[in-house]
Amino acid sequence: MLSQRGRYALKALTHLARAPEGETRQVIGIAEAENIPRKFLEAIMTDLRNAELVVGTRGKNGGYVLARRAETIMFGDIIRAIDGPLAMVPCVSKLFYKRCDDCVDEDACAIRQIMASVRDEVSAILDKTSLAQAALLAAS
Amino acid sequence: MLSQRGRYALKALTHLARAPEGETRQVIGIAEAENIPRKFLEAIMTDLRNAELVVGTRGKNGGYVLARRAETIMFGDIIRAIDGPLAMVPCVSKLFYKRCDDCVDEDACAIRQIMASVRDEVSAILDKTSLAQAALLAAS
DNA sequence: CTTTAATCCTATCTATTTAGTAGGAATAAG
DNA sequence: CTTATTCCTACTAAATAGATAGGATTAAAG
Repeated sequence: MLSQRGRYALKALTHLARAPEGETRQVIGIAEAENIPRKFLEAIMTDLRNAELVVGTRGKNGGYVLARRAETIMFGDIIRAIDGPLAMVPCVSKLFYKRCDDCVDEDACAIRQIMASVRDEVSAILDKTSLAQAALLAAS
Repeated sequence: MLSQRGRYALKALTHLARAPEGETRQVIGIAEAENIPRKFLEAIMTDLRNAELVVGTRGKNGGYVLARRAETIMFGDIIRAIDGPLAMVPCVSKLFYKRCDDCVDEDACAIRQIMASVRDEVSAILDKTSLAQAALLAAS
């Protein structure tokens, strides 16, 4: 399961993706619209900024904008930034690869082979679905 | 990601699935073969017994056997028993459904629609892959 | 009936992660 | 100078993860 943070991040970013390109949105507005605790969302936006998915500007009339065009920000990017690997086991993750410490023979591991195919299917969806597509899907 | 428990459970059960049908295997043997801490594996086997995936018999020459034929025990069953839902968000889980408490309109939620397709793909693999298939895949 | 080998049960421990909250500093517009 | 925003630091409480310890229970075999 995604963490609450991850789910909130997706919601906040789809919210941003629905704003006219380049227009800033404030945390408080997003928080209210999406039912996210304000201070918590602030923390999440910081993570998203560090992940370079979002750009924040301070001061009056400040707020957040997507760091790139919504077409180029994929669900996979967001989830990885907040919750880590898409893969169910570390040894099949492409971007967070780590050998299982109890592993005897990685190539002979049945679980690994099955989990690799899961990872591929998940990635086929999440790395090909952009915020732009999500923004069109339905108006929340 | 799966928890360590979940991964160990899969390993232990594939190990059992490779034993001749009906033959018991002891925790200590599995633990050594699969590099799992013995006491921890004991606790996991208890979970699997409670989930009725495995039957334990006590006393000398005791041990564990699969509760059903390996063809009928799916990866999805095991993961759900140990780690919970396959779905990435509670509101698309079929067996653990729960509405997101911050949700405004479930049907209009873009994230939900995308995550539903992920869930379907994951389930298409994990609920169709049995221990029997895994046991054949490779000898660990 | 005693030994031995196994599961089973209860309890405990430590570290990490999760889901926040609090309070204020920095910045920028008007 | 006021106001509205992000940004930064720190803190907390609860749950989860990943075990470990010690012994009770059961059953086979001698």
